[in-house]
Amino acid sequence: MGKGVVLMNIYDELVARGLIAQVTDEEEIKDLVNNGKATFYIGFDPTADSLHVGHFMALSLMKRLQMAGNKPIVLLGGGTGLIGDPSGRTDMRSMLTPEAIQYNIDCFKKQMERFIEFGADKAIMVNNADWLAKLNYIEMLRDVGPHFSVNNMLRAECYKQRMEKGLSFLELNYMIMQSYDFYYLFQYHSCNMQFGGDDQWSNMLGGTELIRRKLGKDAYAMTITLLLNSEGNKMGKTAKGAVWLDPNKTSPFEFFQYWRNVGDNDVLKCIRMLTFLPLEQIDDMDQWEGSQLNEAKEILAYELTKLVHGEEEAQKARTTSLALFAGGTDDANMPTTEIFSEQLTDGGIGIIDLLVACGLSVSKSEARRLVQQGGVFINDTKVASIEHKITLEDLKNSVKIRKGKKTYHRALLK
RNA sequence: GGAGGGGUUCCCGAGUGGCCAAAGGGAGCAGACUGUAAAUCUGCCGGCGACGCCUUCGCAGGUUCGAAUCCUGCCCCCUCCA
Repeated sequence: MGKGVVLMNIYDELVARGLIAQVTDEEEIKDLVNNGKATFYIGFDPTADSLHVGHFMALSLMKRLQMAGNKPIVLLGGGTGLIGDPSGRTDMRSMLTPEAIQYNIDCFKKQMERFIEFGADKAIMVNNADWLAKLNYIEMLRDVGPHFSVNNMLRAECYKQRMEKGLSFLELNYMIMQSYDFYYLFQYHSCNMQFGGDDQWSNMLGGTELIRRKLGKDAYAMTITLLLNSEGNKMGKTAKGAVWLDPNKTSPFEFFQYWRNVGDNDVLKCIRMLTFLPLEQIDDMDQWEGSQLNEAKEILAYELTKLVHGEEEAQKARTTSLALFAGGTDDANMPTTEIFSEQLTDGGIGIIDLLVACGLSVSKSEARRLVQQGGVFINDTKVASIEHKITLEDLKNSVKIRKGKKTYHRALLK
């Protein structure tokens, strides 16, 4: 990463990037992390079949620390996933079946291997189901139960939102399970630190506390800042859901576009927190204003797409983006839907059906509205009527559909 | 277990027999403006073969010409008492 610039220690770099939210003991953590003495873990609960941006941040942190000589442990929550973390939520998570959890874990593993180097002296991956699932209820209660104050637990920030809507005993136990994980890893994997999103703070403190009470030893915790936009909403979410790292769920092009479209006020923060660009370079961009920020957005989008999907995909996404929005010519990589000849009637397909077939509209009503409001273009020509038909010939060459200002799609005959 | 309150369209939240596909806000979508930004303004915002029809107000039944609104049973949540 650094190009012969002054080498900053990792802790200071994390601070400079705005990544650190809370730490239990700054001096001690600095010492461990800067000198490659940390063996740290980050937990990932398998709540979906793909990682998302929040996970990406955690993995990036892991990578940064790994590059600084520390040893990462990826903890997959095969056990905690069965319970469901209530932190910061207003409603209960839907309970996942063990099968779904296993499937999600497999998906996570594949994606993680692209970011983190696993191996004997590198990073290791563990699954907390391996020890949590075996626990005996009575033994467990007697073992760790006395060390948790329910009074304190209920006061924890992460449960605040749930005190009004209701918190089940199942979920209350999540903190104990996570604490137990840390306690376990501390003993069996010499894990002395836990990192995680800031919403995990209380859960993490539970672990350090348990280790101190049970073993009389110190362990440390550090949280990373949650990525919020200037309005205070979590980034990496769209109306349709999360921005996924799985290219089948969020294509590299869509992924690129998401970052290309962040608000002015959020670009630099994102570059600083999410990319591996040297801080000096980022500081220069800090002066940019107005439309110049578009350049920063392109850098952000390119860098992130490269990290997540590889250089080739990043370039393709950028080329397509430039073609679509900045007068370039190669728009080959826009999302494409193949139309089957069975879908044609009278040698063509109606614009309404086409919009639905391409997933640009969820219903025909919506598609009609789009056309009526003048928001649909075929090959850069506004569609004037909901009766408009796209002919077989057009489809053979493929047609470019534009919905609104920013959504492009291609349709061609299979 | 007892007493009270509550479950409404993506979210919040009005509605307590017909004027309700259901106020208002938010989110979202489209249009104008612009820099593929923000803010602002305008329109849309259950579905469909669409001046009509169908599905929706926790679930299942019932009363009624007619129910989100009334009755019965069930499920879930909150508060207080145990």
